[in-house]
Amino acid sequence: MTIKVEPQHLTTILSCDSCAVRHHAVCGALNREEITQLNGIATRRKYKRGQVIMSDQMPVDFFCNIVSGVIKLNKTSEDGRQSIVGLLFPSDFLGRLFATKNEYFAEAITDVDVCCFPNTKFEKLVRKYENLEHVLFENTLNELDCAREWMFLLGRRTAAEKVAHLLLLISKRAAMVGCNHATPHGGTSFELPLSRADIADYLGLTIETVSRQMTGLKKSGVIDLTDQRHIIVRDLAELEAAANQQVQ
Amino acid sequence: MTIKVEPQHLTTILSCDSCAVRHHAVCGALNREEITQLNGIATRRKYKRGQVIMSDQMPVDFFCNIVSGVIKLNKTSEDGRQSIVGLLFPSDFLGRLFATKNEYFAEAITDVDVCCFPNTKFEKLVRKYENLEHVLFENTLNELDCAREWMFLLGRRTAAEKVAHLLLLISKRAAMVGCNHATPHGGTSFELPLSRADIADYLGLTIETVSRQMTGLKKSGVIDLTDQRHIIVRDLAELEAAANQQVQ
DNA sequence: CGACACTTTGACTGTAGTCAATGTAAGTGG
DNA sequence: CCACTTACATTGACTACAGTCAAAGTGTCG
Repeated sequence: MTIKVEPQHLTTILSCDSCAVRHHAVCGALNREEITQLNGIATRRKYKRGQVIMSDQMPVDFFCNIVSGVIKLNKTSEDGRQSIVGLLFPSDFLGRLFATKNEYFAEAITDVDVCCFPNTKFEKLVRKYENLEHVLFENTLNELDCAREWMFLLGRRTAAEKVAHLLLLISKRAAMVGCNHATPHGGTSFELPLSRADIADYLGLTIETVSRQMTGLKKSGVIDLTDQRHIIVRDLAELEAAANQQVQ
Repeated sequence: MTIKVEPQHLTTILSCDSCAVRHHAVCGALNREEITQLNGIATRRKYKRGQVIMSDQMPVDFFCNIVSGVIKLNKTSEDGRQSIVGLLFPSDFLGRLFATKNEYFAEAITDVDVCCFPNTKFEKLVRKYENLEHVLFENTLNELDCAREWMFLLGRRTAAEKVAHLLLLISKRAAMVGCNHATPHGGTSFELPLSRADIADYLGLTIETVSRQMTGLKKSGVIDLTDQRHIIVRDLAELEAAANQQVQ
């Protein structure tokens, strides 16, 4: 008679098990063995607001999942013009797999908490566990969809629509992570992690135009600003309307 | 004594072997077995200029590689505004894997020749051969990089720069497929596959602005237009300069 | 308190959009 | 072959949306 012994990784309690973003991040779709392996190479790291996490100037030796905070993916041209080409929220994955060089720089927009995986070890795991690669692939396909959505916004929407769309996007992501508060009558409120300059860079506008559009939304009663960062949306449907040019 | 018999798929000559884009398309990175399997489910299809290949209205039951011609990926809003979110040239892959629905519509910009793979069969192969999935993943990562490059262009570049960038892009892709002619003094010439309206949709401009920028480039001697579609670039370096605002 | 960073507001400008007319080229049918 | 149509492109005059420049306002921190 033999006593069946469970492999160790099936019984150990992992730090991943209590991770705040475990259900939304790519890790959520992994099986026990994969999670265990990933857990083995993961280390937590913290960045202060404004710190550069990855730069286009230096080689990057890790990927990471965002546990808390917001990160911007920034692209800068030689003549100094900036554009944010991606916003990363908790549970999002940061880093370009199989890259020879890094084309953007990632900066912490708020204080952030990330779960890091060393470059080479992670890519080794990706090759070993095809499921992990598949999950990352699906993630990238979604990012591509978002990028194309944003291309439409940048090319074809007015300043007012752009700002309304961004507020909508952030309110949705804030809701996912539970950093917002629903109010009666279909409203919500949240902290805006971006400065006016960041918003401008993400929307292809200037700071002044962003500011004017924000006061415009305030004057028309769609949103309320207690301070410059705290947004109260009276009625999401109204914001949705503003995001699609139906200016009533 | 035994006579070694090669498995059949190692000896058969496939239609893929003589495919015009075999070295550039995703297929180029596959091994003999994978190519054979893919060859088995592939069918060639032709579309006339203007025909819709995939629509956001109806389910799509195939993916494809472009063998010749140019396809646009189009996004349309409810109120009729259009934006091209991707241009596909020979060797590019068309279709969104693992999608529940299709968000764009793909239209032939010139007469095109594609190599089609039925949806379900193809995704089955993707699951079976992890290398195939890997190749498609890398392809998607590159598409994402291009999309972000374009986001910068849409948000931060002037009309003149936009047009110059597009001409540069097309001249490069045309060179890859061998549909252009190098001229002395670092110049080149090629057929413009896009109409002014398509260019406008891809650059987030209007037809009139595109037209004005084209005549601007012509007047400053950077390009020459024999007819509305045939572009002669005197000196690529000059075009490159125009694409980066260094208006001399 | 002052210094500093960020935001708002105002006045003005300029780039690209709008509207309209004209030009060009390819295709059709008498 | 030539009028006619149709689709696409160019050009012009004018407008408007967003950018620029500048000043004032707000909030935070030492």
